[in-house]
Amino acid sequence: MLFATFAVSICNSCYAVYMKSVPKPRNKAAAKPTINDIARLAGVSKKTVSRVINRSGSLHDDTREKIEAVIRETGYVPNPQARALALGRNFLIGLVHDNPNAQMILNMQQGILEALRDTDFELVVRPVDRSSPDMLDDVRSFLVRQRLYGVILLPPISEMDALARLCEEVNCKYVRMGSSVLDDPDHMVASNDRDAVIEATRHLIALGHRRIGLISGPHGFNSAQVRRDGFEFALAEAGIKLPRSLIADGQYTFESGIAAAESLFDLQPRPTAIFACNDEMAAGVLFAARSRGIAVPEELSIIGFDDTPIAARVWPPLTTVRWPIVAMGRSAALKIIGDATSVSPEDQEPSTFVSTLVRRGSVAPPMK
Amino acid sequence: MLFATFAVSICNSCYAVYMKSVPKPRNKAAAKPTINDIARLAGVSKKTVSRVINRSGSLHDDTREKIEAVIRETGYVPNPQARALALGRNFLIGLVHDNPNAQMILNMQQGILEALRDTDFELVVRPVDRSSPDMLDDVRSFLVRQRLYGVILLPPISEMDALARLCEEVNCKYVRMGSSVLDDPDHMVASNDRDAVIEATRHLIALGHRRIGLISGPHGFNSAQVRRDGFEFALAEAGIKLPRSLIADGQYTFESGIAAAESLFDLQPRPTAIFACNDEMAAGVLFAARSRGIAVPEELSIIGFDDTPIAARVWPPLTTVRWPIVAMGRSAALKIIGDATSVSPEDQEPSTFVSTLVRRGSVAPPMK
DNA sequence: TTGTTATGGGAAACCGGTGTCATTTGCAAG
DNA sequence: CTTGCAAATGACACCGGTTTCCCATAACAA
Repeated sequence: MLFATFAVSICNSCYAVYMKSVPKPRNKAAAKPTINDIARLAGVSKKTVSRVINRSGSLHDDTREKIEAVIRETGYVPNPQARALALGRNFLIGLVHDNPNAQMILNMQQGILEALRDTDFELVVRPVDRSSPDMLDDVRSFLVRQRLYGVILLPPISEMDALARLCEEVNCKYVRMGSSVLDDPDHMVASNDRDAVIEATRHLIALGHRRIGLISGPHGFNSAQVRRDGFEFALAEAGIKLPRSLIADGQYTFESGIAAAESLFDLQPRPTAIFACNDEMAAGVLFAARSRGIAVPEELSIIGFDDTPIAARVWPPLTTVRWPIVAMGRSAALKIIGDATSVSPEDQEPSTFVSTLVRRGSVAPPMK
Repeated sequence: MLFATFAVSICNSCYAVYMKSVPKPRNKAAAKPTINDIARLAGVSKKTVSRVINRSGSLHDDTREKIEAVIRETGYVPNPQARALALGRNFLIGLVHDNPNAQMILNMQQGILEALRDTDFELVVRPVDRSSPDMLDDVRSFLVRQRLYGVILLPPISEMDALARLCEEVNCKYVRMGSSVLDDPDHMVASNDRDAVIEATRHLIALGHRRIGLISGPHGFNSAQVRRDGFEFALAEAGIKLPRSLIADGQYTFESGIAAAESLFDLQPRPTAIFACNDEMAAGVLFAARSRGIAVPEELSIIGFDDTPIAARVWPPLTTVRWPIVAMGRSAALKIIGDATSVSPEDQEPSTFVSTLVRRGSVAPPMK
């Protein structure tokens, strides 16, 4: 109740000044042709023009061609606002995220926008605060008010089932990005993190490492769990025991990586290699090693995850796991707008992508 | 005849697919109250409700209060699509950029979104390709079609006057972000890069450096020019000659930083310090120094610019110049929506922000 | 008391599309 | 030559606001 009042009052103040500040929209200067103009020029009704635009109903070829010619000549483009009003659905795709890695968000945006290019869709970004109790209401009003066509949920909040339910409830298409299979392929795009982690861990083992530390992601994150599982599986597979002390908790942040590394460095004997569940933390490990004078990779091998730009910019450059974020973003967008653009919905966009190990300079065999 | 029939049947099948794929918009499930509902409940006409919402016209206090009460009870929120149609102007802010630093874009988005939070505005992102001849047309159709309320231009394309003219032409508010004073304060938000560079250079000089290399930004970039100017000014001020060989061209990328550093390292004698015009290139210098075995900061001091996350994550962490991107983004957004939200437009948002030197570990006095 | 303004408030058109439904047209079968 | 049926098309209401214009009422001056 209170919340509603607040919202309304805010809106009112917006509207108020809007009136006094915004120039009159009645601007005949750049008069764009409307559907009525096209109808008149083509000698048909607006509805018929609408049919051409939407490829709906059935029309005579002659009629269609004539109307298409007029549209081409006049450079007519349908008014998105009017369509949004009539359809009760906007041509906007929302990107909802909760402040994970900046580079990841931007790469994702890039992929989504590649898919949206040359369509009528636009991308609207919406960062939210997972820890806020109003988060769900916030997203709900975002979806409902803007009548979003669809929404893409980024990890880690993509793992919240409540959000998916919310989308279904308000009849908004959605795709959840994630690092594992969450549900049906229509609503998810994921990568095979587990396999990639197994590959990375095997790589360390093959080089002779036996005391390998893990810096995990925060509890409750699906991606953190999956990566940890892969790590433990690979060790078990090789018959290597993993004492609890070799697992340090991280928060996916650079600082938490430093702290976790410090705790691992205090062990006797020290691990000869560390797998960090993302690059930020791996960079923290490297940073901590430097400040302790531990040589990398001679005395310590490090593997990260994500292949963010920082992985290639530190010294030595980090061996890490790359997942195709841009391609995944593109796929997610196509899953949402696919119906509206493709003629053959049979061509399903892929739902799972392959992560690969990128070998750089932060890994070497352990010293004798 | 047969052919025609065939063609039509093909088309029809397309239509059929289209029809079945787009969900019917008629969804009464989440029926939001409309202005008509409010009018009926309050026993007045739509127009009177509209007057309350817009605070336009004059109306009796009793009437207003009754309507406001109904609005509060029902939680009514005006439909943005209908308003956009009627007003001929959307409540969307565009962010147009051309692939500069990812972190910068994201920080900018953060600042803008902070300003847009709790307003009716949404942020729509639009990356463009500066090198494409269609760029201007692309932006134009973006602005016109979506009837954007306003647009924020990020550097480097914010330096293009043609874009600003375009915005004026299509009657779209705009703010140009930049590193120098471009034009009137209503349409720009900038930082005092030159002063900051001078401060940074003085810092090196004060420590005793005399052979200081510069890695410039790409030609044609205002920011690159301004930073170089500041650097040269500080040297001249101290009576230090700057041979052309100490200036290496960079492209604001990590790789170009490495290449430029290599060329500077080949000089005899080697510079004892390098100022790189952004952090990416400074990270490249550090990377190149490591691979040559040059100790930083003992044998080489490095200063970067931007204070992106990477500056704090490499070893040693980079001394750099921080400009308040988030605050600048917020200010830019407020400049655009300010009229619509603030009751006192006299409170001008600041147009220039102060960049400051952040001292970290990559700078030391030169060796004897 | 009457004429003249202000002022609050409503009816209807409009913004530019889309949905529903009825109507016309074309063509094959009866 | 109808009849029948499907394709092709149009008339019109509608989406949810805003604007224009006009009226009714109350306040004020003469």
